[in-house]
Amino acid sequence: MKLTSKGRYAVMALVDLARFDNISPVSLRDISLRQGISLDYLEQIFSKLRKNQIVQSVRGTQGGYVLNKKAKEIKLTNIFDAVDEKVKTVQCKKESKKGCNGKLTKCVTHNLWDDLDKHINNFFEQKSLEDLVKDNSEKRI
Amino acid sequence: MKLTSKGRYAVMALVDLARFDNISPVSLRDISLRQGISLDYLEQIFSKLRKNQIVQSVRGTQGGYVLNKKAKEIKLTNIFDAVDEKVKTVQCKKESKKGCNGKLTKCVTHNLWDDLDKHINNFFEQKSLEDLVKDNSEKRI
DNA sequence: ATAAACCTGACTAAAATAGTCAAGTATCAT
DNA sequence: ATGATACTTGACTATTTTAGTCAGGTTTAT
Repeated sequence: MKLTSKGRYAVMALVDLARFDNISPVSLRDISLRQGISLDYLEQIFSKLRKNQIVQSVRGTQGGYVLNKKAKEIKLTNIFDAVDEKVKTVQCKKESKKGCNGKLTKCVTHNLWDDLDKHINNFFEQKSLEDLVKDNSEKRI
Repeated sequence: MKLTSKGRYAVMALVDLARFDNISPVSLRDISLRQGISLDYLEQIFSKLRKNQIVQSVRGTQGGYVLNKKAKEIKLTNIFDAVDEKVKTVQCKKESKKGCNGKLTKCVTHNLWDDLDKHINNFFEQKSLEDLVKDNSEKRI
């Protein structure tokens, strides 16, 4: 099990954005430089974040992105959902009455993955962007 | 983020084993048939489980595998560790004092992944093989 | 007008995954 | 003893996912 860079970058970029977007829109170029993430890749990520109403874009010179909601209202769940960073556990065909892998019974671990899903998503639902920004600024000297 | 088949299969196979190994060693062939997992793949998985002292092998005719500890004492953590199903979150170079991606400061989300690690591992440490076997037999008719 | 910055889609190298395949070795039942 | 069963090991491979790159736009402040 692993977290991919896409999810990690999305969070890093949004924390960056949350810090600076009250002054003026933040350009991806700036985020790219500060966070060390490829500009082209950031564009892909922000395209998804925008489609999911997490950020708003401001076009033209001096343009960039701003958060679409308050940092407090953006949970990690929302971010991960937006960039398709999902907790995939059970690959069983849920549609089929026969259950997992065409077997007659549910695979013995079916419920386990459901529980795990809940457990992880619970964590993601607790944490907001604001929490992360605070965590980070506290540790600054 | 996802759970791979290897971890899923390992758990499925061990639950199967826990059910039947008090009668006699369980052959991989039987597990393969009951759980619908390729025999060759099971062999890879059990090789790792054996090296990590989770199961014992019994060679020869009527041979197979038995659990090396009581089902209660085998936690999911142990199983996932054995088959290299790890929760990978931070890919930052921990050795370097410079921290994540060669930046001067820790990447803003560094602590987040640490927390997530703990949260998930906490779940895995709670659940034992016995829990899974019980869960499953209760739901049988 | 022109440069900054967003926007889109197609493409690709590298890594991970989910196996397969081949060639053993050990041991029990007869 | 000998054959069948079942464990053991290591190499190989097709597919998928990841983590980007690349090329071409469009919008708008100045």
